[in-house]
Amino acid sequence: MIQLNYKSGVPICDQIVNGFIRMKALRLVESGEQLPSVRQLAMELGVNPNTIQKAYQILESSGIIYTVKGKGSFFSDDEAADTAVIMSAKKDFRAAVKTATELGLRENELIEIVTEICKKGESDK
Amino acid sequence: MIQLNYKSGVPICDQIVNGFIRMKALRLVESGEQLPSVRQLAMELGVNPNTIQKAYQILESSGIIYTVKGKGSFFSDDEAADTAVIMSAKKDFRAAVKTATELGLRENELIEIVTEICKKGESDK
Amino acid sequence: MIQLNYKSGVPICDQIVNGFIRMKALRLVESGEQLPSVRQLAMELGVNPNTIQKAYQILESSGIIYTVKGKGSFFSDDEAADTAVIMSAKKDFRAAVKTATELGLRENELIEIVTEICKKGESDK
Amino acid sequence: MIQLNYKSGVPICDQIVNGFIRMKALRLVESGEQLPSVRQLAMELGVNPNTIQKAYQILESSGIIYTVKGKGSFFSDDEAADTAVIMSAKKDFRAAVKTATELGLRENELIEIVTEICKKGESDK
DNA sequence: GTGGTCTAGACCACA
DNA sequence: GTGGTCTAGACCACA
Repeated sequence: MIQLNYKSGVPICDQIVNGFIRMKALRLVESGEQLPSVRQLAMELGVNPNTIQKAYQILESSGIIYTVKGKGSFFSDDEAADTAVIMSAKKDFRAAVKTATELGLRENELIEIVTEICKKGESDK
Repeated sequence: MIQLNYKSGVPICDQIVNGFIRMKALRLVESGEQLPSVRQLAMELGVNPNTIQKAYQILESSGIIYTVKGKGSFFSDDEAADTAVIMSAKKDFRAAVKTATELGLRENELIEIVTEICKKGESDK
Repeated sequence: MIQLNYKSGVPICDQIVNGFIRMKALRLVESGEQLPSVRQLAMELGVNPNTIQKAYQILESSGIIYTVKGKGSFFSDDEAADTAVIMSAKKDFRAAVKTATELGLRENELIEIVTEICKKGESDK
Repeated sequence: MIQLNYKSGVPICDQIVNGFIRMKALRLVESGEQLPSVRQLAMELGVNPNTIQKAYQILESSGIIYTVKGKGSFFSDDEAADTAVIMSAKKDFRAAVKTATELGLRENELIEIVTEICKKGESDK
């Protein structure tokens, strides 16, 4: 489900959080669907359970998932939360584009980088 | 010259590095121009000289400035410096694209944002 | 693992960097193998952790190792790492050639020395 | 006579010392020939007189030049000194070749680098 | 536990 | 004066 990249420099916890956000945004999961348990996912990914725990807490406080004590964690159907995440990502990306253009990168160079990375992401699947 | 933002979470050293890259990219400095001395800039910005030192060494290893022991640091004048600035900007932008895709933004959405902002930049001129 | 020479005049940090590059080049370490932690190596070598930290960051920016926050540093396994080692060696050798020519050694003298030593290395095998 | 390269990272004083050694080794100057005065060379090179002074002292203590108070500095006809410098340069270069081969560089790569840098030095004249 | 950043301050080489 | 290296030690984020 989630591919960790240890060499990317991105904290593992963030990668897990982003992974679930992406699955939801791309409709790879349905609202109400249950997430793996903290312990199970920790084993699958070979990661400390504390790291998964932290990721779930971040997801819950963002409204992306909700947790029922004793039952598990589930993707929420809170569209507002999903939208907020996407809007935030877009805002960050807009800022990055603005910075890049200010530093002298041109439209075609930016688009080239976008397609290059998106193609690469495709082939990784 | 350089404005530090302590609340941003961006390391001071990185802010200084980015500040000089920006100055170079925007042609606010001339090639060969001397940078403030490590100690002087440290005093001006109210940070430890070691932090400035580290920033200058990063800039030097990127080829954006060069240092003469006992004399000071200077903005590079060869084409390599411009290339270094562009490479740095591209690297940052690649990271931004990766983050955006991780959060579920699709290629066409990213390209849309790029063209939107670039067009706007055009019409501002 | 790494022998420091305080009298050589070579900065400690550089000696550490070169030591790991050497270990990688000589295949004394496996790809993916973990390096000692910053603190541990600092204790072993009797130097300040900051010095080790700097060395590790130089190695990382060269692509020879990669670092996972909270986990540790590891030797890179992709081809990029080997390339980085070669590049580093070439850079050092270029500097040596420059110094030699500055001191009046001529091209044919340098080549003679190169072949002499390489032949000797061959016959040692 | 002497070309300074501020970007090379080599201390100016060393570059001057090496420059005179090279001139002598390549027979561009004769034994007994007078060197420019400290003040004159300082002006020509746009360098602090203290730096020239230091370079001359190093050259004198190596036996490459000798100084007559009130008259000036002259290239000595001490062949032993010249030889010693060359031998030292060769020894350093041998060590560099050995290190390079140990790090995985092959004979043809080393020769390529030697010719590349020597050709470049030629065209700089 | 791991690495990352920063301050404070000493001491060195170089110009 | 300039930059370069290093120690000592605090404090942070991450696993």
